[in-house]
Amino acid sequence: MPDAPPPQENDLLAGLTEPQLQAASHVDGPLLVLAGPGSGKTRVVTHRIAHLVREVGIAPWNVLAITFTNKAAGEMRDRVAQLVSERQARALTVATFHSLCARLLRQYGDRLGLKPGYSIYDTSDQKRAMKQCLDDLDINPKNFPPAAMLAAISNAKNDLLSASAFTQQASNFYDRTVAKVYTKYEKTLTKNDALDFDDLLFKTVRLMQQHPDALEELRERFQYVMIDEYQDTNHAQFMIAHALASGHQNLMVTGDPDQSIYGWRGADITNILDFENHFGNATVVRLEQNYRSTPSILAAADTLIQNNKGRRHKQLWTDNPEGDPVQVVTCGDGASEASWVADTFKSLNQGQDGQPGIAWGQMAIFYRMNSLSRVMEDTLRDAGIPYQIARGTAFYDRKEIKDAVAYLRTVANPADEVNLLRIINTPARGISVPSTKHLRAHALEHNLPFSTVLEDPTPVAGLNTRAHNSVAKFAATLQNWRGQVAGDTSLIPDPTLRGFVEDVITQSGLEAFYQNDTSDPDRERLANLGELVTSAQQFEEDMLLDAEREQDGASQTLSLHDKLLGFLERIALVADADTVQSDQGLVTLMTLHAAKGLEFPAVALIGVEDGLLPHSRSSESTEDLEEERRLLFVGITRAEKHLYLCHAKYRTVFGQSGPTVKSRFFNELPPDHINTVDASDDGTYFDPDPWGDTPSGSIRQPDGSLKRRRSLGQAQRGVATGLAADYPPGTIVRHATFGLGRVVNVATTGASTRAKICFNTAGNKTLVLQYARLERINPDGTTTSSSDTNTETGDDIPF
DNA sequence: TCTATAGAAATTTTT
DNA sequence: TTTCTATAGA
Repeated sequence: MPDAPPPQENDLLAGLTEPQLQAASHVDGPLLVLAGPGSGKTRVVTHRIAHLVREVGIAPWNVLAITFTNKAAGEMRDRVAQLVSERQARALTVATFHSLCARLLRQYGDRLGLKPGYSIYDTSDQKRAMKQCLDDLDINPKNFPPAAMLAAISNAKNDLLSASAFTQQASNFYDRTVAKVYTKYEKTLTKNDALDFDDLLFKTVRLMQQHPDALEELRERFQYVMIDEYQDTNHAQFMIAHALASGHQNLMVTGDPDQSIYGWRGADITNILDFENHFGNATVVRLEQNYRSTPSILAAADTLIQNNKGRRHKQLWTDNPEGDPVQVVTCGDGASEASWVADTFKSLNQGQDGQPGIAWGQMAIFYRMNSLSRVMEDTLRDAGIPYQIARGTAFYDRKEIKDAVAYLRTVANPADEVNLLRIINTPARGISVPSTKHLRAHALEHNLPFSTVLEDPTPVAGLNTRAHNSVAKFAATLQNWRGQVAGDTSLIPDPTLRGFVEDVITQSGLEAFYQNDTSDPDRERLANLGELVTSAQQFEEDMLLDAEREQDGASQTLSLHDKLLGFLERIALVADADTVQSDQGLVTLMTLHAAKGLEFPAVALIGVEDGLLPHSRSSESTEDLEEERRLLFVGITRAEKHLYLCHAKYRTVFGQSGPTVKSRFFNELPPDHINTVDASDDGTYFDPDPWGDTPSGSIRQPDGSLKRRRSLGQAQRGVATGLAADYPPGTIVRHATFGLGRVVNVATTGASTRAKICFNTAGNKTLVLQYARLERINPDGTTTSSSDTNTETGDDIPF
């Protein structure tokens, strides 16, 4: 039961409402805080930490707080620092699940046979490893796409199903193949001393299960555990939380079931819903008063989310003054939608009727898909509006950066074949694909690590002199770098991470290559590599600063090895939201997923259309649809004062333009709080039935001609039904590029349904139905798109 | 052995 | 529109 706050605590807990106070002053035992949007949840958590440290006398290093992003972790630490001393705040452990696990596995990994220099594989590393596995197993990636294999494996890992456990329960052909692939993939990662994202969690659970002494140490260390955004934890994270709390039971979780938006990633909403069952003696606090949004915005969110079945009722309310109604904006197309938002933000920025303007940094634009940011970006740039895009990985996804990082990884982890193979001939140094095959074959045959073979390529059969020399030279370069990292100061007296990264970029030949790259006249890629050097330097400075603070001034020198591992870990675990800078005076563009936990005075949501929100790939099952609704709920509730929900009548997606259907969620908003704006200019379009599902599919061109087009909504809705049944053999179809053809057969292999079609002009083609955008030709000669028969979702009612 | 080119396929959300 | 893959040519 919560302690009544002693009078002297008033300064710390003053200003908290009754329920906030109850949560913030709670000391021992399990605590569930069900926090509606904008209900002061972060305040409660930070004040509780401060209360524990300052008033209860808990040592800060005994406190563990888990947040959803690294940025949120940093902010939480900063906010606690304002309530306790800077030094105490430093001693707290505030991290994401993934970075906490990465750290624990460096510390305890030897118990699982894991070296401290292990690699963390991102999605593209995983894909490379997977392609290698499929190749080794002689499995056709057309039938078993790497991405689908990885998704299945990821799901298994999130449920803590090992490869052998998965194999045991695999019952059909497909699952048995996945099991084979999973087993091979695990073998590959182990051989490479590599973990994927899911492994970070999975291996930590394993560590706790198999090494009670380690778990005991961790329990001793983390006596007070807090987990934010608990509604988005998966089973593995649940197990970690419970393992840590199973002794002392001091587990505080905060979250909102209505904001669970990561179900597709394995998040299990029942973790939060069943918290009281897991802990019979749990204290439950509800934070339902909203301090963020106007009543209209809150009403919109609340009315919308009521449409989700099987959720706990929550009474959201606010004392905030009435503001403008929520604006539902109809635009002509994506470009005009973007300019409407830009114009509106401009006038908000200038301020109207004597009202002060809103700073650019107080405005945000959200979308369901990253690809929607492009038009918006161009428009903002042209309009001279400063903006930033939250895409943490974008920088590190660049080819030149990936290459440079692959060099660093190869240095840190000699076993990492995936990264080694990436750069063994990048830039070209005369080690061809056949040559690497010979090297690999030799390694396999003599059961040697690939890196050992590189160092002595003489006995490898099939290598010509040139390849042999190149390999030897390359191996020597690698050796030299590893020597530097291992601390051989005879090589470099005072090694900095910055200097090392620079050396690698130069000595690898990357610098020279991009210096002379004719396809990049502006030397942009070279500049990016420079940017990587800068970020290494930045990281180094931060790390030294942290170390100094921890050591209380006594500057302890960090080894290049530690700095390199830290840098690589940071690169691997950046989140999109991590790159958002506040107070930079920039309009923020981000996906709805990245927007979680943030708030802005003015918010515009673009692309609120069926097929985009809800997304076509997520509108099949009720669960998926409800998650899409929660996604919109999250978006709406980020807004404080001004909210614009925009959709366009026509949208260009992947270079194909077509009419759209406005989001069905518009029907679920409260009319009283909505103001509709028609900002579309219909002049150029022939638009017989803009909102119905009539498949006119025709667009009047500017020159007056009619052009037949497939709508985005139609094409994607067609996906929803069992397509195989819609295309029996013999069906005549039209393909955008191949023209007319006859369906020979349809088969579902692996994850996709493919149709073999004999085209009149293009011959036989096998196409994935899901993407082929086929048009079916009816026996009477009329053209019908596949979705016309799909009445299930064709009942759009004009808003 | 490497590179240029053309053609075809693939498009959610992310640690 | 972008990205990957296959293939031919240097």
